[in-house]
Amino acid sequence: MKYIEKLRNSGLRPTKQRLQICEVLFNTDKTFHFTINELEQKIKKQANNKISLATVYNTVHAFEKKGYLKQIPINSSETYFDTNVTDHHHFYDLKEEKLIDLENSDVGPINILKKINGKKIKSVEVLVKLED
Amino acid sequence: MKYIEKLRNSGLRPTKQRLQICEVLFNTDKTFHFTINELEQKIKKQANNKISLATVYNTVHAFEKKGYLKQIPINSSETYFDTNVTDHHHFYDLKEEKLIDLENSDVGPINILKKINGKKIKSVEVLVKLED
DNA sequence: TTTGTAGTTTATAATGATTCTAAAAAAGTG
DNA sequence: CACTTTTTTAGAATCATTATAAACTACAAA
Ligand SMILES: [Mn+2]
Ligand SMILES: [Mn+2]
Ligand SMILES: [Zn+2]
Ligand SMILES: [Zn+2]
Repeated sequence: MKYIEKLRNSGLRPTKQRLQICEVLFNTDKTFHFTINELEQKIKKQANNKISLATVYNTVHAFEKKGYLKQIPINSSETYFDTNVTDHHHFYDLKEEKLIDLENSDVGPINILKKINGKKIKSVEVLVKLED
Repeated sequence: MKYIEKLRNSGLRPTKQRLQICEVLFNTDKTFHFTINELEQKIKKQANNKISLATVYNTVHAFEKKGYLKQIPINSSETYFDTNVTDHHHFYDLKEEKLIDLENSDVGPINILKKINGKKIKSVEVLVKLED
């Protein structure tokens, strides 16, 4: 298994559940944007066994803390996560409730001129809302 | 009262509660970023009577629907609203959990090059996260 | 004014995503 | 194997938000 090392190196034991979630999340080139419930659905399909909801939450939070996932700020009833942990921009399709990555070249450099005393910029992200 | 007309024109009856919330929200030049609970606190201070939590929710949602308030996408346990309903950008101070408006001139024009078939851009907003 | 009606407020209950709990299971160590 | 630590899990708890339904209010027609 290719994720065993990754987990071990992060101080996470490579359990059956975590490896299975790794497969769902990371075994693709494409960025995966998801809610906890969407992830749960995908796990159910991709395997016969089911992982308890608490474990899905635990794992997603553990992966987020280790830097393998990030939360995307969207006003939705559910929290969105992203397998692309780089600083990047999004389309948000309001009807489909789906996120789509934007390349930095699709947006161009953003130069924040205003400064706040004693504060550093941690991230700069653009959210482009789409309607029909 | 200066808000009676505004409410009537929107098809909202100018009730005591709504007028009081208008005073708190709009009786200032400054943009006001708030959560429902922060608004409730401010109402309590600014007047003797208290408005029920359900009415605060109802009113904020009514004002949002009429275009007097907008929701700001932030991953927080509470939803943030903004009296500045124009398309604009924000600092988000992660420690203080406070939003700060950015002028468009502080960010510069953003040109989204990517297009999605059949979708129109509704808004383009930048969120700049600040840390110490 | 009085009366009728639709709109509004309110306390309270319900909902639903997320977090907590604590016991059982699994992993790591030697 | 024996032992410790971590993880999983079902279910309970939490908490922001929404729904409910009864009382109240704005408003205008009679
Ligand atoms: Mn969804
Ligand atoms: Mn706050
Ligand atoms: Zn993304
Ligand atoms: Zn603002």
